[in-house]
Amino acid sequence: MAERGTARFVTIEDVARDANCSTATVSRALNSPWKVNAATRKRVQASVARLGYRPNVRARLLARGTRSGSICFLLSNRQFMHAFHARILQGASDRAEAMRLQVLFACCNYSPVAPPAKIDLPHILSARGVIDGVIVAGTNYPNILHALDGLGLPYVIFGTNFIAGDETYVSASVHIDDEDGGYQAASHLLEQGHKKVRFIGDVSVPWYRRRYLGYARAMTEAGLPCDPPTGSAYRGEMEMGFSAAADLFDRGVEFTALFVAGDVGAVGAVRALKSRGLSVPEDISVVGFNDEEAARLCEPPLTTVATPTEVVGSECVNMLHSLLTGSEEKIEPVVLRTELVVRESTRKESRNGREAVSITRG
Amino acid sequence: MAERGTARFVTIEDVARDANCSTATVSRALNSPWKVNAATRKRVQASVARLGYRPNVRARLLARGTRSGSICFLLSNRQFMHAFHARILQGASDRAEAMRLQVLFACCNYSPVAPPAKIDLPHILSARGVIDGVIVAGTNYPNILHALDGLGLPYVIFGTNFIAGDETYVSASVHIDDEDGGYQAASHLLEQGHKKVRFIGDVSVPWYRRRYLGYARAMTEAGLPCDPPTGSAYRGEMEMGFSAAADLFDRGVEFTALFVAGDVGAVGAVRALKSRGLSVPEDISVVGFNDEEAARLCEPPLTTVATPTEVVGSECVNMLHSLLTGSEEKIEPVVLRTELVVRESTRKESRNGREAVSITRG
DNA sequence: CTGAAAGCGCTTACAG
DNA sequence: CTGAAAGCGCTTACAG
Repeated sequence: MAERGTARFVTIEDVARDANCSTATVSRALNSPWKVNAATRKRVQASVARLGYRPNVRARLLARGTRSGSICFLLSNRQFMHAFHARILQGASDRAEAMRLQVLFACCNYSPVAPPAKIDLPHILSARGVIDGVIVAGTNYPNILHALDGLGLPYVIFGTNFIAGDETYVSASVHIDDEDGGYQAASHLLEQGHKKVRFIGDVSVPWYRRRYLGYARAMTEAGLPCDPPTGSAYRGEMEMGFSAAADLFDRGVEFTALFVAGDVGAVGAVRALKSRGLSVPEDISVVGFNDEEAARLCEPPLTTVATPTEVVGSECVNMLHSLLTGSEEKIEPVVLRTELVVRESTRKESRNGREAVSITRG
Repeated sequence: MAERGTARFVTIEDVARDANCSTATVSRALNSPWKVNAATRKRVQASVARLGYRPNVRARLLARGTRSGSICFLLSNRQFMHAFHARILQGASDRAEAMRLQVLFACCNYSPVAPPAKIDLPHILSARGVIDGVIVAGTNYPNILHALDGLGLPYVIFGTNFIAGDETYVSASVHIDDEDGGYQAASHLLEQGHKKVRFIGDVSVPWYRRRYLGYARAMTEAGLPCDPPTGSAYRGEMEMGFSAAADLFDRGVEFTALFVAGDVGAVGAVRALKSRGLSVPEDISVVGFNDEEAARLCEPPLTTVATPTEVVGSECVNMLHSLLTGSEEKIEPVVLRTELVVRESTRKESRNGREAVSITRG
């Protein structure tokens, strides 16, 4: 029917006719100009410009039999694309444009226990010749890697949100150094003189667990007791922070600072503290994680650990590219460092433990 | 070199050989099964499964000469993809997957006054045969449409963020009904008994202007004076809300309610009010716009006007699809309605004007 | 219902 | 440096 095809456009033959040479020469003038005589080249270029010729990518790829130049950004198991992944995508997209690669965006949901063959991948991945490789973002499990292997598609995973037994090692992966981030957060608090620092975060989730490990290391190095983590993300991040902080307070636990390993959770914690009559940072210091919008919207603005979100995206593209070109050095996981952003939710602590108690008990 | 081509994969010829028929028959068995005898079809299907044959999309498209099935989601003039556009993309992507379309993501920055030929479009758009059409999201100006016209690419624009003289009418566009949203926000406040309702928003920007118009209409219909808008987005949304609210208060302007036509601005306004010793909603009611994360993080959680963000994305895909298939009815702008979400930043107002004054003046 | 053949628009050895 | 020709892997009139 009224299909808008591409056939009616000007083809390489039109150019050849116009420039008075063969299509082979036109092709060479365009793809390997040094192989053609300057005068002919000029003529071809003029014809190309005059006719407005743009090569048909389909034919070119078919003839070349090479990579398509498109990579897929696959967002898995997300109800909704939060700003965090949006920024990763943005970073990937910018880098890709610079490398003249296209980024295809696709979503996908699957169960952690689904057999690889049963995972419902976007059909774009199973088509041949569309995509060269994929960036596996979102929250993922080992089974999707097997599904991808089955398709023969090279991939790079966003390792931070990859959930697997610790034995699974994927060399083509980009990670955020959560452990060090947790260490930085706790160290900041310790430097401010805090001694009773508690961790809030759901350690059943790997990224929270790593942040906890960093926190624990800092505490231990400082010769301080390292309390167990609290918090469950089951009912959402905000609720996690709120109820964990409220619970700590209500149970009479002593603390002068909180490291809530997620900004939205930290906002919840601040809110809980306020509801108990405490103020931040006067009574309690709070550090968040990620440097999301929530950190800036919070009252007071949150001291937090900024993660290099866009860089995650660009590094994924870089790595996928070396994977595709089979270039020199072997692929190894990239671990990106975080950076502490000091704002207004933390301050020096000079009271001793006893005073801290009386304050926390309100 | 070590280019990972597609040539080594199983082709239609392998299948034909295996199924003992011609490639034409294999093709038919796959694309128009009813045209082939049941027994042969079975045989072909078995071979396809056994060999793991997946058609090469490049060859197929070249042979068919039809659309590629890919559309481009173009994000213009955004430093960073905020959650708002991320959700539009998500909506588009979900709809596209359902329609078996791929969505390519690309960014682009250009000046409103750049001549169309000088706009640096992602090269994917100028390549032939990659993309069938584009969804023009982000903040855009008329010149990009001319650039797109020049490439012969069909497009649908996200009309809400399109900035042009009022004479520019683009039929293939999806809009949010800002005017009605503003009307709903103001009406809600009026129903609560507020009479001194002020508008904050930067009306040099079209979407704020439309929201102001809705507000003004509600005020006028209620026989109330409609004050001029205040606020400049120059230094950011948050700052806009903060300084406009602070200024209103400091100048002694009477008001019991504020409609801040953006959630982040509303958070700023709430903060300004608090800094002047007023509380929300006890002293002043505040309504925001968009129902962003900020609305839920705000203290108190903001009453706001929710915009159908994902639907914008899916409607864009729908419209682009009818554009591409040249289907039946003619394309007309789609206008999406907003919905008031009542939370805790608004409450009944029963004081009279005089009391209101004394309160707002602290 | 099925096959032989032409064609989609390019690229690239292979000869000159 | 340049051209004739084969080929990339499919699809689809055109004859049977």
